[in-house]
Amino acid sequence: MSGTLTVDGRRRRGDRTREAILRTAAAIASAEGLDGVSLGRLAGDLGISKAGVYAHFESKEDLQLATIASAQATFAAAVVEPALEAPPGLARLWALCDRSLDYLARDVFPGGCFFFSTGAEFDARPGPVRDALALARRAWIRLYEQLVDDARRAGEVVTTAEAEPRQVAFELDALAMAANVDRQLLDDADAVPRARRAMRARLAAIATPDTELPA
Amino acid sequence: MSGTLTVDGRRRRGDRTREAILRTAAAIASAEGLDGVSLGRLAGDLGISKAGVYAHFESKEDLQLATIASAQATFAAAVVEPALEAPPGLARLWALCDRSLDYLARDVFPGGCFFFSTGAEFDARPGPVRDALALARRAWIRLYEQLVDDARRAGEVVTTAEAEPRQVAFELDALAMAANVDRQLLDDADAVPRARRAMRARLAAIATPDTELPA
DNA sequence: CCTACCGATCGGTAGG
DNA sequence: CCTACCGATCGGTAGG
Repeated sequence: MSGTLTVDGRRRRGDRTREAILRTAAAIASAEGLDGVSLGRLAGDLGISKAGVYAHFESKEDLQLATIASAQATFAAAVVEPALEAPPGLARLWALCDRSLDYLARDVFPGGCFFFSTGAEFDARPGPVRDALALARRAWIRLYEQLVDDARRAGEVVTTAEAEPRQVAFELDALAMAANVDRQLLDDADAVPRARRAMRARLAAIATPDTELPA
Repeated sequence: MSGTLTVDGRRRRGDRTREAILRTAAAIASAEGLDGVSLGRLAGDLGISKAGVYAHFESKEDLQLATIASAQATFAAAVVEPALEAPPGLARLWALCDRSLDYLARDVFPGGCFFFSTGAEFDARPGPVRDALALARRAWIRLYEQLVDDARRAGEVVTTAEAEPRQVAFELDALAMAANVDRQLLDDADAVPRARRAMRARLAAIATPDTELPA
């Protein structure tokens, strides 16, 4: 029994270290890109050795893919899961917009949106890292589309061409990305409010006459 | 006189080499970032030695700043200058939107918009490179604002809050950035048409009743 | 046999 | 523009 406890204790400690590595890696990547996440940099930030970092991963690419998965979990907990607690329909669609802007304003990642920074970094580099980032983006856009479609079925969003789910998803996401750019590159504190205003106007324009936009 | 000719000949040859280096550097940076522009990489692509590249610049940072200036000239020739040939007012504002999307669709830079890629790369790294990229972005947004303001003064755009120049500039630019992301990361050929549709809808919404949107 | 590291060093390449 | 290099740091691995 004491042997089992020791093994479990070691495994738990190892998992905690791995999670700490991935949180640090995602934070660095948001500011300096996944290329900025070197074993030496991680080791320095975490106060352990390079080998101590590397022992948790099979390769640099494995570390990069695990960092993306960790950032997806962080994003889901900060944005997607809270938004899905809102009542279905236009309220839930607005909640997703609102949470995505809060995620930027709260600096969940120190360098802005992890997926924006790393997507821009890898969008022209074929390989598993780019594939994982493309998959994450498609899932994000698809979630937006789904919520628009749900709101249409619920009769809270019009069924005109300008309210087509793919088009609305594209435009709402575009506004959040521009907020990220202006906030990060221009240090513009008005960027997030500006995006919020535009999102609310877009939702108001596609809401059916008897549907009120939540605060 | 032959001495002068020789010097001039050398200078001209040197300038051509320098321009070729900067065009290549901007192309690489659009796809792999400015960090991907190493002296060895440039030398290999151009068929010269690393020292032959470095001879044209005082430092790596000097090369990066010269690459940004070169990309600005390319962007001005591809987007800004042609747009400014359109008649003032809403037509010129639309021309700027249209040219910015054409610039993406034509792959003027092989890795998508140079300023998007490098802006995302440097937005969290203080220094002269970030400052130059922030200045370029502010000038771009200001040009959009100016054209919206001109169209308002000409009576072709309403003066409501939703047509406020800074807000309109933010939204039109956001759509072009999202088109760049979906085109580059998702290989989505519909991204540019989708942005064009949204831009036209936005302009139609702020145009005064008697103003027609150019084709 | 296992894990979670350490200090040191491998072959290569970066900017200069 | 060339060859010939430097200090450092890269991803990755050795024995303890």
